[in-house]
This record gives sequence, structure tokens and C-alpha cells, in this order.
Amino acid sequence: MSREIPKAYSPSDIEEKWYEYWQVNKLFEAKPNKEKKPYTVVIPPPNITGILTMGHVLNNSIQDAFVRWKRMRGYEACWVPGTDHAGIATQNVVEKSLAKDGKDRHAIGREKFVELVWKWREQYGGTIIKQLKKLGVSCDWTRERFTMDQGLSHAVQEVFVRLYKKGLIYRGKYIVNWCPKDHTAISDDEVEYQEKNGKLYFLKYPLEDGSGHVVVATTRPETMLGDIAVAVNPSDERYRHLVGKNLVLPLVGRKMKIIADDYVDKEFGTGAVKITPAHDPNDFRIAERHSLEKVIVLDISGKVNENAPEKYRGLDRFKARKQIIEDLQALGLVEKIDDYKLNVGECYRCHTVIEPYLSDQWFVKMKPLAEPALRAVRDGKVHFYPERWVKTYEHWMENIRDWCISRQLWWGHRIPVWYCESCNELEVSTVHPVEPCKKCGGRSYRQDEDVLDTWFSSWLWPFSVFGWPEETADLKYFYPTDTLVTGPDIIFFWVARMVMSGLEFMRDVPFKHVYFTSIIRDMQGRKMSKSLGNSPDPLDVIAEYGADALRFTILFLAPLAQDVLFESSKCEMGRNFANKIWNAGRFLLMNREKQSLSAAPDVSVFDFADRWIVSRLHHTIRDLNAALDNFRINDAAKIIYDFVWHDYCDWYVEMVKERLNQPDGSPGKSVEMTRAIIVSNAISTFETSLKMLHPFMPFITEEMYSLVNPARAESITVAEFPESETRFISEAVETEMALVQEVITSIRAMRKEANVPPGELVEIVVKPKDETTLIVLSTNEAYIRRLAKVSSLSIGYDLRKPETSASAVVRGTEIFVSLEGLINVDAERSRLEKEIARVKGVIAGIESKLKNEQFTQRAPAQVIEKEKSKLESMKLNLSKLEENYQSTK
RNA sequence: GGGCGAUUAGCUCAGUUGGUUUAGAGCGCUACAUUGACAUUGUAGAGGUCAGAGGUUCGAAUCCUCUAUCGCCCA
Repeated sequence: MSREIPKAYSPSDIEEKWYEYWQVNKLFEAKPNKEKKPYTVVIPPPNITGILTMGHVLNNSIQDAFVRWKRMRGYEACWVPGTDHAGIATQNVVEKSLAKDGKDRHAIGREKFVELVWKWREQYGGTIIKQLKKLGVSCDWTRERFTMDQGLSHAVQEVFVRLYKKGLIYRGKYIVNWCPKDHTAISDDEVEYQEKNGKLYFLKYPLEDGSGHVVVATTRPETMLGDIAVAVNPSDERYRHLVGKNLVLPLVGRKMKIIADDYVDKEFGTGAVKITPAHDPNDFRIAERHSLEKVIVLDISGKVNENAPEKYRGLDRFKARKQIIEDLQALGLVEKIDDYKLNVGECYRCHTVIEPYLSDQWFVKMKPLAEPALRAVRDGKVHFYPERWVKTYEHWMENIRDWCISRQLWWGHRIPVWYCESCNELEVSTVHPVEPCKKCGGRSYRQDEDVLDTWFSSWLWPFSVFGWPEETADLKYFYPTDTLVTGPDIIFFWVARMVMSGLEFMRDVPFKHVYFTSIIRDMQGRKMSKSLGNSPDPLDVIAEYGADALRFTILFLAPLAQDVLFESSKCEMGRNFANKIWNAGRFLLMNREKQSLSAAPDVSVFDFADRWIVSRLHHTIRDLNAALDNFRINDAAKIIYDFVWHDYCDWYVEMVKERLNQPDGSPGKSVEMTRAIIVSNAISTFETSLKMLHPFMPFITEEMYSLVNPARAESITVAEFPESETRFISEAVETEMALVQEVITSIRAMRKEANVPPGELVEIVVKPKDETTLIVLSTNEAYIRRLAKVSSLSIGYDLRKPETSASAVVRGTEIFVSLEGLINVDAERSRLEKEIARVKGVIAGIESKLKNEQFTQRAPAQVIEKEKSKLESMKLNLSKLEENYQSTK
């Protein structure tokens, strides 16, 4: 068998095989099961135009770790995967491909276009799902959902109708964020603000009576075409006498009033503000207050429309800006142009500058929904990790604005509103109305042209995926979900809204815990982005290092919600670790082969090394479970890494090697039987470690689990996760082992210092501090000999120090390495000097502490006792060090 | 302008409620080692006045205040 196991772990050979095995055996499928507690996670649905990014890798590795861990702990673990239809993004992609053939969607019509999008989705929409599978995620793929699925669409319509009937959805003409490229409104949260260098233009508007002019400042002079008034602050002395007078709008010739409104900031610009109600949200509010007309001067593409003078019609807004300034300058109406830093809103999808635009839109009234959602988080019904995001959440909830949910797109859930063709009366219904119009009796209806914001389907995800509004068995069993893992960047888009919808429609929170992940950046701290090309393709990383290596590395590196600087070479860590696990397994299997007998694990053959590793194992299990319970997943990764590498491989395996060399069997057992049991015992701890590792590294652990016991039918995915048992934890054994380790390490250090070749054996004399030390070191003599390359080891209180030797003091025990003809006296003296100085420093520190009455009076007795015993042992060490130093001459 | 966060070894980061002998890891670096699990390795080592200043405390990387630099969110 040994020949069948290659020296280096090769992930590509096994990953696909196991993923298929898991699927064929339905190991990730979840069903309501009264015998078990549910553990539910819904995936943050990636959008169908997307490909797998490092962010997805992190997010899904975390979810998978939790889900696999809970599954192994006996929960009915249900992880629902799926994708979202990404209205704007998807429509853009399909329009682009149409444009390649010189077509556009208007030419082919709505129905045909939507059909094309569905075709596109079938062909390319599953890419990210396929990629996720490479990562090894344990989603229940039979439950895969898409936000445009029939069931989910039904949920969306139902929600719209219910909210409308409740008076929480309304339609109105308001200023929205308009994307002139995508030709749709987007919500406030979808606008990204960038600070940019712009200009502040100071324009002179002449008074009608020819008595002078008023200067207004604006960053968007092209909007002047739609100006309807100029406003000043009522308390502004400079303008008080002008309020009520008329101005003439240059280039247009419109008569405009000068009005007074508190909104106007006296300090900004000249204190006089041009009012463009149809193109600015603040101006809109002022216009409402003063019942002003609202003139729209741009079309849906941001070009000047027919409401403006002929000269400017058809000009793009930025070209119009240039032209208008030129024309105003020619008229002497530009007072000055200042440089000015301004925040420009951009479309988060296409980064086109957003135009505030007056149009008919549908809105959700948010206040009534926000209140219970705010309480749920404050009361801890939903818990955030890390907690600090609560503040961000509260701030948004307290200042919430109504949500613009209509989008002027073709791809999405069509708004379930119907208008009577004859009288325009509207009917809100999930289905096409069959009754005649209530108002005029007309029988012909047309549906609202717009679709709903994609988030209007995503916010229902935690219950729509289980069949809501039907009261399904799934919904009853799996809702509310347990943990949501997502980025803090969508806390408003998604997390907050899910809490609202959950409470509104399910009367319960959608999840109990929200784990906010970190953002993956490149080594310069820049966000990973397509345009920078600084994002490694996770599939390349998987091909090079293996999925387990990628997963483990990213989990190890990513502390809770702290940004992570990443480059793919960091995955060497995970790859090396996988290789270490592989080779530990290889060692065990090779040695099992070598034994003439086979045996089951047997505690009666336990020696010190076994008791120690089992104690460490249960320590580790306890810490690992605690870390995962507290969502400290990078701690969890570190805990298991340290155990496997540094306890199991570095020490325990080395000790096992020594035992397999021993000529004697354990009492009552033959050498052969003893050796077989030693290997079995070692394998047993290894198997437990594999189970602990499985949530992090699913593939290699499944492979090793099956190699270790090929007859076993059980997959590790459903093996029982280890539980810590205190009876196996022994502080005494761990302390004793620590002593043995320190003795070995100090011998190694002395050898190295004296340049003893690694292969050469040395003679050691040990003068133990006390009886316990004597016993511990004698019992473990064989290990010390092997691991420190020692030929003879003498232990005794009255032994003489060898003539020429290096010395060290470990916990009061003196260790001498005989260095006949080898020692470099100067090097040895300087080593001792250094150590003496260090110990003196420690002693001085403790003494000054103990001399301080404040300390002895106020510190807890425990702490004082500790310091005292520390001082005792340090003093003992010092005296021995000094003694040996004196005799080194 | 308001809020949140960061600053610890050359690099990337841990350090949970203040007390682990004088702060840890991974990578990198130095030296040595290559027939028996693993060079994707082993062993030993160098490297830090915990951003700066002040304060609270018997005791501070840890708590408080201010300053500096950087980042994110909101207006």
C-alpha cells in the first residue's frame, strides 16, 4: 500500500471524485426531520452575470465551515443555494450582445427581449454555481433557487399586493436617481458618491425691471434651462428687498420670482439659489412648498429636450453645460468660475453620473417597517458579528427614507399593477384583472411597464426559498434561518431589508446571527476589481494549490470583519498544511502495513505520549468548538493547525517512531501486538483530527478518512464531530510533557551553539530539581535520547558535571551536555552570560513588584502568590546558572 | 462636517473580560541537516521602546483623553 500513496498531496486527483460522491449519495440534502434540530443557511445569491471572486470564496468558505460543522454535530443542516436575476446588470449584458449584431432591444420588442435574457441565463447564468462547486461547498443543490423562479415571483407579487393594500406602497412623481445610460431609476442606496474636481459657476440673472441682477452659484449650469425661481433665506439682509421681484432667466426668457425659503444656506455661494424643481431633490421640495411649476429639460438619456430653447435641444447634458457657459459668457452673465470639490453620484452598476430626475415611480413607505426591525437588532433577536455594525444599522434605520422600487427595465418582476385602458383607474393584483373596471366598467387593461428593483425579490429570500406564501413544511421547519454570512457593504441593500420583510411577513426574524465578512484586498490594500486586474481568479488558485488550501488559507487569514490583504502565493500555507496532513497519514498507513498483526485501538497500551496527545486533542476540541460557537473562525483554523502540525506531527509522531523501535511489548502483550496497537492508537487520534479539519478542508479529509479505513461506508461529511471530554484532559500530563519538550529543546540549542553536527550523539548529565522531575525525565528517557540525539543520559542528584560541558537550567533542573573536545568556551560563556542577564532582569522586575506595598496590598492574593513562586524558581535558576558559569573556564 | 475602524517583527496579521517568566503566528531572513511520513520538510536562531503624548491603575499592547497617519460609511 505504501507504494500507492504518493509523497506529495495532489488535490486535483481527488477533488472532483469526492464532490461527485457527495452529490450522488445525497449527503447535503436536507429534509424536515423531527428527530433533529435544523440548522439553516441561505446563500447570499450571487448574480447570474457574475463569476466567482475572492470575496465569494471567503464568504462561502465561511458558510461551508459552519454548515459542515453543524451537520457533523447532528443538525439537519440545510444550505440553500441560488442566484439572483440582477435586473440592470443582466439587461446590460444582453443588450451589449445585441448591440454587437447592430440590434437594440426596442427593435426586437419586450417579449422577445425577455425571452433572449432567459436564453442567456440558461447558457451562462450557471457559471458561478459551477465554480462554487469547485470550492467544495455543501449546498443542497436540489433546493437551488433563482429570484425569477415562478415560486419566488409569486412571493414578490404577493408582497407587493399586501404592502399596497396596507398603504405601504404608493406611486408618485418624485425626484429619483436616474441613470441616463441604463435608462432607469435606481434607489438612493445604489448611488455611489465620488469626490471630484469640478467648478462652481456664478451666474448673473437680470432683474426684470432692469435694476441689476442676482448672482446664483451652481455646479450644474445646464439645469438653468429648467429654472423656475431663485430662492434666498428669509433672514438674509442682502436679499430681503428683492423677495417677490421678478427675474428673467437668461437664454430662455422665462419670468421667475425671487422667493424666500429657510432651506437656503446663506453661507453657500452667494446665498441665492436657482431653483430647478425637476432636476434637484432639494429644489423639488422647495417647489412643492411654494407650488411652483416643474419643468423637465432633459430626456431619459440626459439630453436636452423640447422644453428648452431650440439651440440646446438634443445636446448631451455635459455638452449643453459647455455651450450654455459659452453663451452666458458672451452675454457677460458669468461673474466667475471657481474650482470646486464636489461629490458626484454615480450609478453603482455602470458608473454613469446620476441625474436627479422627476418621474413617476413606486415607493415603499419604510418607517413602519423599520421600527420593528430596529427593535429586533437592539433586543438581540438578530445578533451581529462583529457587534459594531449595529451602530451603522441603527443610524440607517433611524434616518430611513422611502424605497424607490420601480425600475424602467424589461428584465425583472413586472409590477403587478393594471390600468384601465379607458379611464386609467388602477388595479393592484397578482393576476390580470378579470372583473370590469370599478370606475368605468371598461374591460381592457394594460400592465404597468416597469419592473421591480432586484432587491425587492432578494429581501424575501430567507422565506421565499422555502415556498412562502404557502405554509410549507419546509418553511415551518427551516425558518428562521440561523446564520447569514455577508459583506457589510450590503447591510442596507439587503440585511436590513430582510429583517424588515421577515418581521412583516413571517412575524419572525429571518436569521439569528449575521456574520459580516472582511473585504479581500490586494497587497497594496486596493479593493479587488476587474478594471485593476488585481483579483486572482479563484479557479486558477484552486488549480494551482487545491481547493482545501485556498479555503484554509483564506479562513486562516480572515479575522472577523477585518480587511484582508491577499495574493495567491499566500495559499502556499494551506497547500503546505494539506501536504503535512497527507504525509502524517502516509506515515501512519505505511507503519500499519509494516506490522505483522492488525489491532484495534486500545488504551491499555497508552503510554505518556498517548496520554499527552489525547489530552491535547480534547483541549483542542474544546477550544475549536468554542471558537466556532463564537464565530471566531480564523481562531478555529489556527487552533486546529497548531494541534495537527505542532503537537501531533512535531512531537507525537516522533515519539511514536521511537516506540515502534522498542524491543519490548507492553505488559502481557507481544511486541508485534504492542506495535500494532501503537499504530492504531495513533490513527485514532489522527481520525479525530480529520473530523475536526473537515469543515475547513473537506476534500483531503474525506480522502484520508477513506484511506485510513477503506472498509468504512460512512462519509466524513456525516461523521460525528468530536466533542471534548474533560476526563481526557490532564493538566499534569501536559505540564510534564512541556518539561520534556523544554529539556529536549535546550539540549538541541546547546548542541547547535557548540556546533555539534546534527548526526552526532552527545552525552547528557541531568541534575533534577525534584523527585517529580526525576521520575518524568527517567520515564521519558528514550524520547529524550531520540529527539535530542543523546547517547547516554544520566539522571541523578549527586552526579558530577562533566569536565567540559555546556549547561542550561530548565525549571530548576540542570542539564549538562558533555562536549569533550568540542566546546567553544567563549561561546558557552557568552551564552550563559546572556541567559544570566535575562534571568536577573526578570528577578529584578518581580522583586520591585513585590517590594511595592501598593501591589502587595491591592493585587489579588493569587497574583501575588504567582509572583512569589515565580521569583523562587527564577532565583534557583540564577544560582545554578551562576555556579555553572563560574566553573566554565 | 458626523460616525466607524485601523496603526504590534522586514511583510501580512493574531493577541476574547487589564496579571502566561520580558508580546505570538505565517511568510521572509540566518545557520545547519537530505536513505525511512513530509525540503510543500526538520532543528536552532536573529528580529518588536505594541504609531506618539498624557492619564486611570498595585499593574496597560489591552481602559480613558488628545495628536498624527491611513481606510470605510453617511451627509
